[in-house]
Amino acid sequence: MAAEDRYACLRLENQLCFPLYACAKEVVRRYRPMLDELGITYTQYIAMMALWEYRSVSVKDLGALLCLDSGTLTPLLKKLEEKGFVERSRDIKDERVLIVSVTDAGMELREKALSVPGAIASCIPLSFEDASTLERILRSMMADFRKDLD
Amino acid sequence: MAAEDRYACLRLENQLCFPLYACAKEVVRRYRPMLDELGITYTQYIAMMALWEYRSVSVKDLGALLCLDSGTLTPLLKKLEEKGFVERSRDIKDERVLIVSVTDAGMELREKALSVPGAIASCIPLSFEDASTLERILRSMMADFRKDLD
DNA sequence: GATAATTAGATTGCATACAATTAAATAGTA
DNA sequence: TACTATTTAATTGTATGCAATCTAATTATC
Repeated sequence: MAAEDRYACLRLENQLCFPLYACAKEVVRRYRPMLDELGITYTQYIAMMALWEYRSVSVKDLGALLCLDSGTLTPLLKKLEEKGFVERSRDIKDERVLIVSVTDAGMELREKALSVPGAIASCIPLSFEDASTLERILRSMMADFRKDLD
Repeated sequence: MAAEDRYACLRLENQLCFPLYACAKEVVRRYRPMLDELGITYTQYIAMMALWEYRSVSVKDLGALLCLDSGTLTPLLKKLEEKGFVERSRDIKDERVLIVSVTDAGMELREKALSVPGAIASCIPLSFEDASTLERILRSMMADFRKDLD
């Protein structure tokens, strides 16, 4: 009590952002063994998710989808290309744009990935109710963050 | 509809972990300008929080508090030492243990940091209610994660 | 007391993250 | 058309993160 209370807002246990930061890292860590079997990392996995869905996306659009910039995406996409899961080529209509497309091998990876979501769900300790509350809150945060960009 | 539904679980918009990952990064990004004024990064900030509270902690205990391993902490603590905010010394009773202690300059930094939590709260789009629900869920996840370590 | 097992940090290697800068291509405008 | 501004990736530099490995110190066991 007393004087020390002035610093209560700086205690780890009173932070909201710290558990957010720590949980996010722990979840990514739990993906690792499953994704190791696919030969990709978590960041590469979400990039593949976008590509499985859209097949062909520009680096810019991919960055907007994944909230990642070119400094992260450029080397990551080169690695996915080396592994044979994506192809990179310039847009003929606008040479500034680099189009990333999923390859056949990339689409085959999707089959192997089908078991990942279920496996992850079973090792993340959340009730159905909390999981959906969490998702609602985080998605609304993300939407507001995107608004801030104007 | 139809056949494509098989892959619904692999769509970005059906993920819970992705918004968790993206929100955590965005929040850290929003800390940056404020922490720049203190001359530290977010990870260094949470390390200082632990030190402001406990004054003196072993690297092992700090790792447990922050959910970080020595591969991350060793270089980070050396940077904090270079900046003059902490001191590192071996435990006399057990030379394997490295004790990290906050310096006077480190304690002075606490004063400057007092404004950070309020500033962050105002740029994170959450109602009071959602913030407390989010914190409850994330803390219960963290507690369960720690249990898994036995 | 010598040896084996364990523990605590440090180191290494790889993969992000991201701000800031650069380079190339395109669009806008006088 | 020439020139400027904007846009898109790539590059550079700094700071994590973390698995795996290594080293030194301590503990346990014989």
